[in-house]
Amino acid sequence: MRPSAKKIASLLSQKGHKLTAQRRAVIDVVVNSREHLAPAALYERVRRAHPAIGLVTVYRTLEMLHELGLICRVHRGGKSRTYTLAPSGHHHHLVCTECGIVADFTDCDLEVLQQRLSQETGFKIEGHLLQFVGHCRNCQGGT
Amino acid sequence: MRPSAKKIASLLSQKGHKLTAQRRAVIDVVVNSREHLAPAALYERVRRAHPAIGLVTVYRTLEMLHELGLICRVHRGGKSRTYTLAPSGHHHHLVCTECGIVADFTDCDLEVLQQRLSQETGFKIEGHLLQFVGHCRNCQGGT
DNA sequence: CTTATAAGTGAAAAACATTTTCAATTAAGT
DNA sequence: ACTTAATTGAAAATGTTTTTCACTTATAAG
Ligand SMILES: [Zn+2]
Ligand SMILES: [Zn+2]
Ligand SMILES: [Zn+2]
Ligand SMILES: [Zn+2]
Repeated sequence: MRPSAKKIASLLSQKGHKLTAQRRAVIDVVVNSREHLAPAALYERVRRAHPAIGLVTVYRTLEMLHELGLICRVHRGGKSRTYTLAPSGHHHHLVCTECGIVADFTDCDLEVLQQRLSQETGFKIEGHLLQFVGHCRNCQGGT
Repeated sequence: MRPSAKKIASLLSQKGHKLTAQRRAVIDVVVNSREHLAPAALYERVRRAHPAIGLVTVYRTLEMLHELGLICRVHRGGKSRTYTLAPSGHHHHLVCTECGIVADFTDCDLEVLQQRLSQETGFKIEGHLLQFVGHCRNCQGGT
């Protein structure tokens, strides 16, 4: 079950952050969006409810939510990053290179590989990034 | 066996591109570097042999080599992308978040997962990005 | 309900990475 | 040598993210 805006706000507060109107507005938009959104797109949506907010604050709030593990961030080489409400726990992405839509999936089974690489290279592996790219159902026609 | 500068230059030429002194200089640096390098870093190195070259040309040449599949490009969320001579075929990376060093590995076994995702989501999957992050041997002390 | 204050805000500027423009140069074929 | 389309590089444009700093405000203490 997706966390509510109230829940997220309260977690923020518990961590010693102030609950400002701007932060509530950003949280509302994130909670009510299914898609992964770039800061600029989120900014547009947030402004509908809170016209005076600054883009900087959106950036700051998103980073903060991300650091608390409440939302998930995706880097899309070159393009701007996107954020979305974190589904429960570890997951990965499937990105459409045409329209940018992102689908999530949760299983990856990389432990064995990770273990072996760690031994071979001496790296202390702390995480992984797994992402498939391709074309979504809508973008398979033409071009 | 890594391709030689001569080999790369000749491939470039075969594809109908001109063989300029600038391109030769970029190719030389790429061939003689083991690390993944950002355009700016490559630019610095290229300037030692060819002081008058412009950063733009380095960008253009790298993109061109990448499009021909001769070098491999890595996006590092947020930071600048890096390029390196393509080891033969498909491979992945292990990145140190402290110093940025990159190690390559070649096996990933993602076909089964890919097949299943493709069916479940309707995506036509064209590639994947797999990357482990952690700390290399040198960067494991402290912090 | 004040008051104090540390946290938060936002406009503007800075910092970057990358791309575009365009006049001048040059590799390569005839 | 001549021609010409490809290439170059300085500068400007673009686009994203970060920094700065004077001003505002949430929150907690009195
Ligand atoms: Zn699509
Ligand atoms: Zn995973
Ligand atoms: Zn390191
Ligand atoms: Zn692979």
